[in-house]
Amino acid sequence: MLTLTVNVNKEDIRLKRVTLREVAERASTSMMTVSRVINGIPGVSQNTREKVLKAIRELGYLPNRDARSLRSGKTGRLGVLVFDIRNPFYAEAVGEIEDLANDQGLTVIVTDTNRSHQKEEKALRLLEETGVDSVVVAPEGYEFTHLERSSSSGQKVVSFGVHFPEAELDEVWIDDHEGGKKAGEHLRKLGIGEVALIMDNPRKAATVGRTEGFLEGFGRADSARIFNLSLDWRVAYQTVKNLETIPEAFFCHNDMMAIGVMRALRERKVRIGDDVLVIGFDDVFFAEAADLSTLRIPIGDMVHSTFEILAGQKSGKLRYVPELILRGSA
Amino acid sequence: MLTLTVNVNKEDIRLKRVTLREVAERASTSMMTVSRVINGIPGVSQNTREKVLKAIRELGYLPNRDARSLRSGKTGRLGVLVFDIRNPFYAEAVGEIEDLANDQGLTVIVTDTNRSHQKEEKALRLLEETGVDSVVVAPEGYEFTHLERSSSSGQKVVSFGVHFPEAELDEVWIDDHEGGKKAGEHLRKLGIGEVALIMDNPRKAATVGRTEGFLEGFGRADSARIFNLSLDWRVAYQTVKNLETIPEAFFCHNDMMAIGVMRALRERKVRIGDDVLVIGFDDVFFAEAADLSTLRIPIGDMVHSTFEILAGQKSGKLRYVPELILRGSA
DNA sequence: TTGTACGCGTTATCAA
DNA sequence: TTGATAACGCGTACAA
Repeated sequence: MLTLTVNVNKEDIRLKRVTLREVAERASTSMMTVSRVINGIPGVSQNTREKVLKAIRELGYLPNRDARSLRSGKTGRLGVLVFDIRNPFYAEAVGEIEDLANDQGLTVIVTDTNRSHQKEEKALRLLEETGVDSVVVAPEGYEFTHLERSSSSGQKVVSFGVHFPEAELDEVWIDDHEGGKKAGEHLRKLGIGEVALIMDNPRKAATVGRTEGFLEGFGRADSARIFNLSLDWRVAYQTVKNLETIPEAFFCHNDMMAIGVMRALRERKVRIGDDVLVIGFDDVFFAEAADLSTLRIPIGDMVHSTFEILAGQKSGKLRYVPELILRGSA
Repeated sequence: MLTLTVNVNKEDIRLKRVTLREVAERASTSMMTVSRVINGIPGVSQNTREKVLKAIRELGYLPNRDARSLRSGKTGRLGVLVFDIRNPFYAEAVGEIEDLANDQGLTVIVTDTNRSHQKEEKALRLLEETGVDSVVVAPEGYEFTHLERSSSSGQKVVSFGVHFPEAELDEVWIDDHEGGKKAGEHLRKLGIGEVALIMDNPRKAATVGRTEGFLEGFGRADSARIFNLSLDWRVAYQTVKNLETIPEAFFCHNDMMAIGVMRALRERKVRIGDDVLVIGFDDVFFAEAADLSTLRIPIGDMVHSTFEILAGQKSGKLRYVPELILRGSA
């Protein structure tokens, strides 16, 4: 028969975390004094401060954030809702947000709303229940009543990317119209005759902005074929595969769709940047790798502004204009 | 002179959220009964249950998760640490994790450790302080003492992707050796003579596994040039740009680097899939768009297993073997 | 079937 | 400079 000897000492069986009370006991002082030391509140003698710090170190004390939140009303959490985490544009935004948030000791709760409006609403509600100091939402972009409701119910909300002129919301938005216009003007100057627009859902403000902006810059709306597809590079790919005649240029709603378009064009043996031009939108990291001309969105600056809004240093609707980045594809 | 009349009624000035107590008062019952209704605990008459639900609806009551966590010890939060959120492989993993977590009503706290080991340690500690029921970490991959420490201090930890044979940790890991071997065998069968390996830091287990596996499958280690670069497609791009002679094939540590390699090759006017073959690793979404052969990692299955481990249905080290996906590039 | 009272770990108030 | 005490909102014994 086998006998097991298990060495269980106090350290091993500790299930609960060290609390303020225990630190206070060890430092032979009160909880309040320990709390003061932790939060850097003045009015503690150098002597006791050191005793407390020593006890904290020895016990490996970590403050309980839930208790702190419950008491103070501040959560130290930032909620982030993104439309599609798999799209590198949003992944980049999340990365930037994290950088700044971590600098401030904020915990970031990320939710991918998965291109679903319904999930966006649900996630926003869950975030309210969870409790966050503020929420940054990169929304789907044609409905905003849920954002206004949340905002007016006391939740600090910043909309990221989309422009809702009528909404009473702080925004850091992208001027899609200007972006589209830049693309249109560029192609017009190159003397392009016929063009195809590979766009997203026409209900969305971004789609309308990019489309109308492009047509304004391009000039000849009648020689533009407009395709409103779902936001999926595969669909864009198939659409171009099936095209009877290939236009002289493509303007795509985002870089992912542009990549799909380029693949289809390559398979159809037309030379990109030569026989046919392609322009994307976003300037995600692989646009450069793919030599794709595109409209760069200054994500870093936008995130920076977002945090200024959250800090109360700015408010209102902050506009950012995309920059046309020319590469081999156009 | 302008006079503003502001309509401020009770609803408008409410700063604090509705509490259990208020619901109880409204339903003229006790907090306990309300709590029972919310948590679906039996022993409440149909009559009072309905009164309570009505009050909840009317007041728009949301339970306070912090108070609940404080009291119950369960946080309802899942921590996720990823090595590089900008890499679509990890973005995809985060997306999958979110899907499953949201189904269970879990809140996901995501941290991008930004390819920094130091940040990985720091973030893990912050997560412990924040309080999470469990944490899934896709680690950098050559140090794991911080994971073991966290795990042995009572935190439920699952390592995602990397294999630490000696670590006392639950893992869902990728068999890099087998993956590399498949790539090597494929190129050997195609009669490839000279090959270049565009790899990550050789200190990492993944790098060692992929490299050695490849060489085993390929056979002729002496005709393989190995480049250990930083994990950045630009560096891979530049490396191939500067190559004096171009080998017959490239095996790349991941798809992002493969994209950089392909771009360099295209600029050097060699035909991919013809003059030179390229194989990546991960099968991120744009690998298909780029017609890149690669080793597919079954992220969905892996995430599924991860949740089974978290639920206590499985434990130990779960191995996943990458699948060779052949496309135009090889 | 329902209610009372206490405690989770912290911070705010006030008194010493 | 310090400490006792009372909340924050909820769940759990236990009593009714």
